[in-house]
Amino acid sequence: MARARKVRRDPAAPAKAPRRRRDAAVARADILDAAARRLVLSGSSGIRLQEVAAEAGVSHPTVLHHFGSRELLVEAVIARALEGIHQSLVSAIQAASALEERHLQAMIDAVADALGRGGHGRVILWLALEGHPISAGAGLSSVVEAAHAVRKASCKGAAAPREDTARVVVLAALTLVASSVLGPTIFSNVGLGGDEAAMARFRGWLTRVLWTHLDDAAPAAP
Amino acid sequence: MARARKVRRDPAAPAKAPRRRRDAAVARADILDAAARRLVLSGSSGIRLQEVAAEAGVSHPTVLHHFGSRELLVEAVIARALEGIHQSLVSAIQAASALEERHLQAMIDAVADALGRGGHGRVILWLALEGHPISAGAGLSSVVEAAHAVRKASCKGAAAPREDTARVVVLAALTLVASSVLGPTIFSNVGLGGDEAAMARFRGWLTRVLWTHLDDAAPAAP
DNA sequence: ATTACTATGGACAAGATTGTCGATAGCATC
DNA sequence: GATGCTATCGACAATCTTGTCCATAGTAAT
Repeated sequence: MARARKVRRDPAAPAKAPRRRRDAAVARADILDAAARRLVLSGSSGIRLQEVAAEAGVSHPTVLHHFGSRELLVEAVIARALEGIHQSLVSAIQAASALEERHLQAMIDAVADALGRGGHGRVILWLALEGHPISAGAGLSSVVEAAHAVRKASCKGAAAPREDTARVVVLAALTLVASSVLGPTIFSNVGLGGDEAAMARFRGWLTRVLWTHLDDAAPAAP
Repeated sequence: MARARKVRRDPAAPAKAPRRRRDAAVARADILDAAARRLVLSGSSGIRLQEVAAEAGVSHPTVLHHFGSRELLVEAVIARALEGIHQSLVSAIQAASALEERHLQAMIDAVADALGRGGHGRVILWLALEGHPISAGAGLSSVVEAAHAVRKASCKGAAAPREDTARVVVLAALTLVASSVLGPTIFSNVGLGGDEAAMARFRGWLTRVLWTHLDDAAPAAP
């Protein structure tokens, strides 16, 4: 009975790569990096252990060893991605402190870049579509507070209600997130050209529209 | 050899439901309906033959019989969904012919409703994220043309370049599509309330912003 | 009734995917 | 060098998913 399995190395084996042993933390980070790329590309439901493992340079049981299950890996990579998105957006926004048009322009460009680079916009939409709660959006509330405080202290529609500022922020957020995913398609579709320059011009135009509104904002009808 | 398999009915079988035979066109439609629901919910990559078959009330070989392969089923359901989205948006837009603010308001509300009902906004974003070409957006070009023609004929920024009108349309499109998916999340996040009434108020605000811009549109700096 | 056509589903096959188990290999410490 | 810890991986198992094959069951025409 059964001691048949002999795991001795086959001498004709094709030159096994020597087993590389990382520190556990490093291995986890490498695996999370690979999983994050899959998250951007295919969403959380598109994460496959085999692919993640291959991209991280390990075997798939190693991934399970470090994360316990696919589900826990997905949770971990989503949590890290949301944290990264939050950091990225905060630093992109807080670079513009004063309320001048060029600062608004810089902020919008920085946010658009943050959403584009690293596929943060894609991740936000993947997660929203897949039904995951998106806690990173909580940062928007602080953005609204900061923007409204500066607005009241300045002469730019100081009488406008907080709701108006919130809506300006929401409009910018929705536009930039959507633009990061279907910007090129839509832009080239209406004859604006789908390249980065066209999107930059659109952001400049958006900045002027929002800036003008911040000026005008007389508390109009409901 | 091998004629062993005898498919004779087991007399103890649990009350087989009588086999129901649809017309081929009806069966295809039923299956496409089920697949379309899966498309809205999980995207094209989330379509499973078993689930679609069960939801359509057939077995999965029947689905393959009518569509040949999963890939062809996915192509068919995407094509039908894009066609439906196109029709839905066209009828929502062409209801507003003249250029008055209440017409713009009605148009924006109708488009938002079309994107929300039936999950058209979700489908657009699923397909964009999954990398499928979205031909339905081609309708935007005609929207731009129509809007710009009306604009030139009226007194609303008649001197504005076509680019400006195109950007207004793009801004509305991006905002409404994004709003259909992550509207509730974002709105409640900034304290505007995530219910339908809040989103309706936002659309009213958006209408005024766009309308004001259409007035102001002096051809400003780049 | 008989025949022809085809929509339908049960059983099976092949591959993909997640998860388990045990052996091995790298590294630190003694 | 010997020992202990554990990161790593090969092999296997269980389940899911797609696709094939074929017998069966409706339906219409003869």
